[in-house]
Amino acid sequence: MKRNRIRDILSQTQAGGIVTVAGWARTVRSGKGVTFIEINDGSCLANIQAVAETAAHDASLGKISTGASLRVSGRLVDSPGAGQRFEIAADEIALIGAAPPDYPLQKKRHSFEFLREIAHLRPRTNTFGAVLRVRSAMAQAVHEFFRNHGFLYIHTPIITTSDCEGAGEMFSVSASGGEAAGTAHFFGKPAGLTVSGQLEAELVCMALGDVYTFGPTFRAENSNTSRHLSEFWMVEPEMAFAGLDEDARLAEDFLKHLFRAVLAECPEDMAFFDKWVFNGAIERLEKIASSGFSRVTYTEAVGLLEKSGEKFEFAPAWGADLQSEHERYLAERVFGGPVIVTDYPKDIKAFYMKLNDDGRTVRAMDVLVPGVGEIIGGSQREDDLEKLEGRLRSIGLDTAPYWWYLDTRRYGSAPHAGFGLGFERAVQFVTGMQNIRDTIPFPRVPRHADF
RNA sequence: UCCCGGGUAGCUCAGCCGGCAGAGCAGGUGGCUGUUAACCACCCUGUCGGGGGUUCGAAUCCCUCCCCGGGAGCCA
Repeated sequence: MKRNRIRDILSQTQAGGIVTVAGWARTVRSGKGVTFIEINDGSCLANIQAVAETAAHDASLGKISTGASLRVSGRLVDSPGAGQRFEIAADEIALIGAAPPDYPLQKKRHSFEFLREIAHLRPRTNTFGAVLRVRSAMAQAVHEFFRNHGFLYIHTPIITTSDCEGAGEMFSVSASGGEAAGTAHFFGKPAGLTVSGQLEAELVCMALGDVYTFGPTFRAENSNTSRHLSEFWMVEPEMAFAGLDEDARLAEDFLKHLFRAVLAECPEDMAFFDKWVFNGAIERLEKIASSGFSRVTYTEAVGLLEKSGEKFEFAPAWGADLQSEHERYLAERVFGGPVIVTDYPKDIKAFYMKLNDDGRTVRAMDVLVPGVGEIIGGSQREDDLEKLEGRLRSIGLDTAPYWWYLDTRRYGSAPHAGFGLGFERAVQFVTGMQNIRDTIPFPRVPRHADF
């Protein structure tokens, strides 16, 4: 079906010509003489208004209600009414799919909680259309950034038999039908869905230099919060011959690139979020895109928290993990923007992180942003075989299952570093959406995997 | 998983110190109008989350389970 996208029509400099649009009616206002139909086709936030002389059309015009799909052809003219620049003087209106009166989406505002229950229809709302357009722009920008920086895009496994990644509880994978159903383990040993592509990315990094993954990630944690999903998308770059400083710089440049890309490509959607979802969303992104991220070491951060005079539920103490309230205080009150906290005590971080010379901290970093908290976690990796084996043993892990991982330290080891970005958390930060479940079309969280 | 707050019409919510279940919006009908969250009039809409208990009587009080939201933990 030949059609003109509303986005293209509205970007024209002047009226004129015959256009055909196809989309869904957002609202219909009908009178004796004329009927106004606002159509949205998802190509942009704005609707286009079609005006029909009621008498000139058949009975199907009366069946066009909110939610119906239709096609309209007519002249694109300057609108005499306020509120829109162009409109379509409809010559032909074809109802394609009627929406009966029980169509759940009303013209007025719905709660996000309700929309989550009808996630199959919520892409048809202003907010979710905008979220999905921004999300798409950000995903494209991820690839654009790494391509521009010479990183190779690699695909790491979704199914894994290494339960040793330590990043969280795994979902198990087994055969449920066919001749394999009866076997104890389809893959010969227990298998699960990946909780991180990092370990495999490190392997390829030790050959191709600079690589990244961008794929689905699964955590079987019983987390019920506004910033956790059971299935989420993670971006994980890994750089060879690089340390924590380069890692932090990459993280900062990367985030700024994403923010600039959204500002440039989705100004209309961002204006919508700024007005209806989070006041100041645009200014916040512009400010961050043009200024440096703050940097502190963990030790300095704990010091800042201790002398802040702030009453925390949990008193900050060196050696303890930063609580959510501490992270929020740092990003929102102390630095008023993104802050990179580095060099955490080794006992509260993963085994693979590079030990500092002080013997008690590791080359780790967390990027904290206002409102969301931790958006990136990364580190320089331990590239010394003996130290890595020592770390594994000291936390009571057997080194044998890690033979392939340790081999990269055994043969031609090199310093390398990387991080993981929670893609939905980035979408959350950009749009100001409060709940991460509203940043992905069909969220998977404990008790919910519908649609 | 823990701590709070909730669950009443299709949606958003009021009613909650026990006494006839309500409003706005949506929907239907009619009217009116180059309208724009259109407007006006009328009409329709209920397992008051489920179960149990107290009571002459429970949406309202008690117990319990389920579900939702916010916060915490885990993390990205």
